[in-house]
Amino acid sequence: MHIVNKIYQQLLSHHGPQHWWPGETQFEVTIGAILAQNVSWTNAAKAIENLKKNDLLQPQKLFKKKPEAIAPLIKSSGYYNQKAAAIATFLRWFKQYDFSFEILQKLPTETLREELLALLRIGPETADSILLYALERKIFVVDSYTKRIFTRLGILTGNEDYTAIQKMFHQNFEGAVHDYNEYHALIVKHGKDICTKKPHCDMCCIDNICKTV
DNA sequence: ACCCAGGGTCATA
DNA sequence: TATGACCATGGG
Repeated sequence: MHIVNKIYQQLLSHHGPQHWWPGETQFEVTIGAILAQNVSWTNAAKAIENLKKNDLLQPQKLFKKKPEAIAPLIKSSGYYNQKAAAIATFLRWFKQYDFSFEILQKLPTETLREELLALLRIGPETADSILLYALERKIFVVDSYTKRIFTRLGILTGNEDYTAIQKMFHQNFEGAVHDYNEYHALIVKHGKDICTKKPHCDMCCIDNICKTV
């Protein structure tokens, strides 16, 4: 049994299920993944609510809007010009699949991942968030919390890139899609509450290993 | 006033 | 390949 499985269990018992992603539809989750880039979830959520309020949280309707029209609606999420362009680019791609998640589901995960990564401002974390949380593929989402927590635990050196970290989890974590979902959410929760950016880690719940690092 | 938040891209050395 | 600059709002 690899250590990453044990850590998952400990995070789960300490923090409880996080129930991500809070989106009501696959499209909402996908747009949320873009809007949440490097910004607090509350800021992203406001932008989503604003789109919903304007009845634009549907691919066919949002596709008709120019980026300049989308930008002011998502102001609260920050980087609104870039994110508006990213959304427009995604929709242009999604149109090829008839704006249908049913059709997307027929494609293999690797194909989807490559196509998402080719889109404007969809990097590895956003692509993997869409794959896991919107399309329910068994993909581990790596983020800065993952790197910090597992480096402090001594499981990573801190020099690994995104791909190497993801590979480590894919090779060792024995969980179903639901567990991949919870694991990432639990890491975010743990990174915000306990294993914070500050160079100490009070009241650590993971084997008491990262107490003082 | 500063730091941080569910990143990605591009120019430079 | 590895930093640094830039994008930008809102809460602590």
